[in-house]
Amino acid sequence: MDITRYEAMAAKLRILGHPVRLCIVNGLSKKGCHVKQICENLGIPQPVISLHLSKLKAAGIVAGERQGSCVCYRVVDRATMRLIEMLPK
Amino acid sequence: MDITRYEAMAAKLRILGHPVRLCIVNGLSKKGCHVKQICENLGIPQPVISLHLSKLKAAGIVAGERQGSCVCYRVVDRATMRLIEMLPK
DNA sequence: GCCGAATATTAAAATATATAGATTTTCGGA
DNA sequence: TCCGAAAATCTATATATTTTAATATTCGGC
Repeated sequence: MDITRYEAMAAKLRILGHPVRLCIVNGLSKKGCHVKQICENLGIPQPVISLHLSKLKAAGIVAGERQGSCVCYRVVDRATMRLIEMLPK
Repeated sequence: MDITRYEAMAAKLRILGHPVRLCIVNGLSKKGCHVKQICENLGIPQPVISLHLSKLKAAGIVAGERQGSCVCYRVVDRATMRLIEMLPK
């Protein structure tokens, strides 16, 4: 059995396997959101949120679009969307 | 927004976010399997497999049943089963 | 009760990840 | 062009996780 076939999916699950990131992704799956607003919603400092967003982006889970002085993030990964829909309400 | 609500799910995703564990769970989702056979299938030393199995068990994802001198493991978590079904073939 | 096979546990070292704080970059408006 | 808001990056430190190897436990058969 070829374990390397599971690397990519495992990496994605590991990125989602952090409460703050999971919460961010869950929020973004409903609608796009600015970084500042995410920080305020969660009560977490901006550099911490930006770091999590950069990891989510590197994993191809979210993407950010600049809108003037703000950046709007949203979920761009289909598989992640389906996974989020499975979450208990 | 309450981040602690995401702790449990994140922990489960993190446990699945390891290529060896994901591979083990994928195999076990098809049918139960003895530890020795898992080791041979993957070409990974037994203590390593046992450690991964113990984490999966602690997370409530798999359970082991003793059958004579062997232990047969299988997936017992519904949500994980559904997640595995989403994996690319 | 003893032996060997199957499984589990432990300890130590290496690696990866998270957190907190300071700094930097990017952009819009005065 | 200069300033302030928004976001990204960097650095150092703390914490978790993984790996490897050795050791311990459990069970069936002699």
